[in-house]
Amino acid sequence: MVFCKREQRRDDACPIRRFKKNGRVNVAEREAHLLDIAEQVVEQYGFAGLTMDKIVNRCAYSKGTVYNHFSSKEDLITALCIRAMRTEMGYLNRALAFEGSSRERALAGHFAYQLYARLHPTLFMCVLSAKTPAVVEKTSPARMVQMQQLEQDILSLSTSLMQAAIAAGDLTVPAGVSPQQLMFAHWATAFGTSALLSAEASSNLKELDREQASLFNINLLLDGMGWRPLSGEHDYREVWHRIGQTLFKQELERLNSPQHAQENAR
Amino acid sequence: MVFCKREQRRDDACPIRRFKKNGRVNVAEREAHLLDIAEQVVEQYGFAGLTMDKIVNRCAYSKGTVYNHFSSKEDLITALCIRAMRTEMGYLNRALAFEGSSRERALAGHFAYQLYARLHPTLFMCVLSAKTPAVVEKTSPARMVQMQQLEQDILSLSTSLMQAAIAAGDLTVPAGVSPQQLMFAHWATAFGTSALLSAEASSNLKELDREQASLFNINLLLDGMGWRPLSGEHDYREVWHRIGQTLFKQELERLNSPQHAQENAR
DNA sequence: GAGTATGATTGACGATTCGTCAACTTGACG
DNA sequence: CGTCAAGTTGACGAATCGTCAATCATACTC
Repeated sequence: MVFCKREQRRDDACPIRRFKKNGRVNVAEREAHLLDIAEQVVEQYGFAGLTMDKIVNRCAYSKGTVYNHFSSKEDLITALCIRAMRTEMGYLNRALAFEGSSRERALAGHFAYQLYARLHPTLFMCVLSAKTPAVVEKTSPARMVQMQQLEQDILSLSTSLMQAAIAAGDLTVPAGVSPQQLMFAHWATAFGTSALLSAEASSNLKELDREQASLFNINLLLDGMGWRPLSGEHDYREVWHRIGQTLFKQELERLNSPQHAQENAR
Repeated sequence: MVFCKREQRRDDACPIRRFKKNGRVNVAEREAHLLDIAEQVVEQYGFAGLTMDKIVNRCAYSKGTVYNHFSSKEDLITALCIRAMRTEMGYLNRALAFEGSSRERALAGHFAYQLYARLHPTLFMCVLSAKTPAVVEKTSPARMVQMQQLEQDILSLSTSLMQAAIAAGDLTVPAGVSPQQLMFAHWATAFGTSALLSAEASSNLKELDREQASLFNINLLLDGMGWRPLSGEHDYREVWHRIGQTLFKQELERLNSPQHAQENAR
């Protein structure tokens, strides 16, 4: 209420207009800008304080134009979720570059996922929110399929890691088990772990070593699959650490900097 | 829109009044009744269609009284989440009665969780929603601690299962690993699996054997922990089936009856 | 049994927020 | 310059939220 005077204007409403230049305005670019603003608003006011009016007042466009991009507030949240998943996929792609055994590379994938969840807590919360019925019910069908497509892409990307492991003989799929089944186990573990770590930021996880929880859970899963070398035969904590240092040094520094802690406080 | 005419009244507002009888009205009972109504409304209109006015119109109390119970719509959703967790705990308690090895009993616990998620999809969605920031932010502090307390209770209950396994020598906790860490792995796996199975009802899980997915994921986890007897040494599909037949026969029948399918359609 | 204090209950109401749409603006084209 | 399609606008109606001054039921006092 104290900050951001721009909220108050009502009569001095902004006369700036951005009509199509060079024959056509870049729709995707504008949508990205609107999502930037949405993120800022959430950052500042929380999800409960996210309103379309706040977004309209902060951008150079009118309500009608904003609604031209997003059919409803929930549609916008799903759009944020899609942005989150794109970000996630970016990290995931970088993880693929890690050199090592198949299991180490899988670990790199999970490292990427977990890092993204910690680095962009707001975006990750969008993914959680977008799985909520209240949001799903009001999301436009078009965006819904877009999200499912992207999810599918991420799953394929991860599946390729697993296929490589099978080909290399590090992982054996038991008879009667589909690769989908294995993939789903990965997904469920990664999602469950990150979701709970984010959502239960306070409360019931006080005595948990959050830093290691992801690695621990993933290792249990991979051991359960018999993905060699097993965690008893190899020091995966060292690998986990090395993944961070090799692929995500900058991001980890940002995560540990006091500045980032400040950004995410309150 | 066609159903439930009671929605429309406005002038003929209900004059029924339920003042305290015998000196004191039963607050808890009334709250339960309001939650019943809330569930019905969600069932009928979806989460997006849940409004306080609909609830007020369906009960014998005024808006003010309803708001005396729930400080906001989100507070009510969290209350539904608490109800969901109570239900869950009920199933869990029944699961404890299963006779068998420690791992079989743990499996019974997971069976209970998974069954509850499938049997009460709406309630389970409340749990998902209640982890969402938009809801958390508007939930009353009192109810928040109530939920955390209940969550804690459920965790303790589950931990007792694990402790028994350790005592029996079926499960060995590696050096440097806390029981909390193991418990969290259970929680994350169970939550992740059920949440994705519920939320991705359509879309990206088409080719998955949903029936067996829970058991499969849990078995991977338990094998990873080295919880004996391992799944290679024992037919846990049979056990899974037996758990259902022994402890939850009625519920399973209800789940498979065409009537239930109808209830949950559209 | 009349009077009164207490606390629960009520529903009309102000405030927000959502999403729409008729009117308007712009640039392209003939 | 007139016209047209496409894009933009913001005032507005509708829906919903949450509040609160007035009202009512009960218990208690005298």
